Amino acid sequence: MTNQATRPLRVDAERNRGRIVEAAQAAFAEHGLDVPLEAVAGDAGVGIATLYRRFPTRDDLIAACFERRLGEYARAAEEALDAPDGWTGFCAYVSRICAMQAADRGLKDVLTRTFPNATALEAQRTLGYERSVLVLDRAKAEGTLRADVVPEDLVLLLMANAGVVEGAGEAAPDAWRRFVALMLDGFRAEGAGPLPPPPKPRQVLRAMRRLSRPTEETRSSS
Amino acid sequence: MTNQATRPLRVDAERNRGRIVEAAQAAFAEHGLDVPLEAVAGDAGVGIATLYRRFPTRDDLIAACFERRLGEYARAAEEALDAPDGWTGFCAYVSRICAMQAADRGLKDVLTRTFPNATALEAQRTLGYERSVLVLDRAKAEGTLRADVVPEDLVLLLMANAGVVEGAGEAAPDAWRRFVALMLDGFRAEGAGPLPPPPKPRQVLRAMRRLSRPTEETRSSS
DNA sequence: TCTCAACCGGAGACCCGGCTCCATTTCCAG
DNA sequence: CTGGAAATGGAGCCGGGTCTCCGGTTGAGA
Repeated sequence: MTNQATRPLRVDAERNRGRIVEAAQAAFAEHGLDVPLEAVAGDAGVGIATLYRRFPTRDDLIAACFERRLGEYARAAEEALDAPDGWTGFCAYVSRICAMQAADRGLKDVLTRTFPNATALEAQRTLGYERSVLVLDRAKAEGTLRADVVPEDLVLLLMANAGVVEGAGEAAPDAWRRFVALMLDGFRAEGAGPLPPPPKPRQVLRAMRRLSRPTEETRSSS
Repeated sequence: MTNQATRPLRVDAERNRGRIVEAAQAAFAEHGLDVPLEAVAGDAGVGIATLYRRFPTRDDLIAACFERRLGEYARAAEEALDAPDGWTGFCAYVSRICAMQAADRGLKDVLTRTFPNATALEAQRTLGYERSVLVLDRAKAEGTLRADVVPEDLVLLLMANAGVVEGAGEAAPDAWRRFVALMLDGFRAEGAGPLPPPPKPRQVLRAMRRLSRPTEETRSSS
């Protein structure tokens, strides 16, 4: 899929590719991942065929658009580790990634999906995941974050926040902040009640894949 | 839209109407509100025209299907008031409505939308809303529920839970339980931190309406 | 039993978005 | 300058969903 290195693109082709990604980024942010590709091509000022030639599947385009954004996601965890204490780091991290979701309708979904054959993008996600574990562990060790929290809970949080963002929309664009604050109080160790068992990592993985686009694997792997 | 009283339906027509609602209920529960109406007609064993004759718009059909279910929603609040104390009542109420969302993909969305011209259905929703306020007030007066909670927070919770249910899907069908438990700990008065301001009731109303059907606005392209 | 308004079903028009084929244009190496 | 590979764009096909038109059917009152 993502083999840019194989052969250099002709300069005009490269320029068009850039325009497409740029247009797609804007379109995904505003209208979500399901935006018609014809519209993206139109915004980019290229024909629909050009878009398909460069990005055979929608996922390819998504991957190209969000690789960088997902880097920011990983970086958020990293910066959380610089915070003076574990709890404020954790809070800052959660707020930050939820804010990212709220600001980009496309990212909102990308963060709770998985794209099996977009290796670069998944690498970023994995990086973010690993660092988030450190954020969690630090705050747990400190005793401020409840001990029974697991990394999967962050995915749950992201899914929940996506629901709030989706539901509140333009009408209440800051609603997610209140939701997150409420949620953070739920994550505090102090006065924490018992919790039902978390989903297995495998289940979460499957859920994130299941959420992927409808068409089953009828595609010949290039 | 709901003018059954005008003239009694012929018996065969009435029978078909019943079949359609029955089929639609099942279809909405399993596939969500966007299920193709042709499929519903097929399941009901009637022609597509018959469905459209009886329910000119999708919302009419939705209203017919969920009027009763929404009654159950109102009843949940009522029963919560019978609980021994405010906090357990509140917890039971929240768990119950979230469970309803998880069990019915259609209801999941109906609870966070509004259908302006389905009066009977909206009446049920209003009833449920009013009673939920009592549930909240009782628990707040008791001092177990944080004092800064407002009814709009319940809508936020419902939207968030919808996100979890949607995201986790079949792969982790019980994930919402954990989410709700976490959330409930966030609602406890004990050790509650400050909260950003809640959305205005008006905003929530608008959001719930906005989520309704797609009378698309401008298609913005540059 | 007869009659006709009420009812039925499905063919098909329409709209949309995904995706492809191919005649034409553009870049650039020789 | 020129040939041809690379790149282009849009016409057009497909599938799926909504909704309507209309000829045929049926139930219930007379």
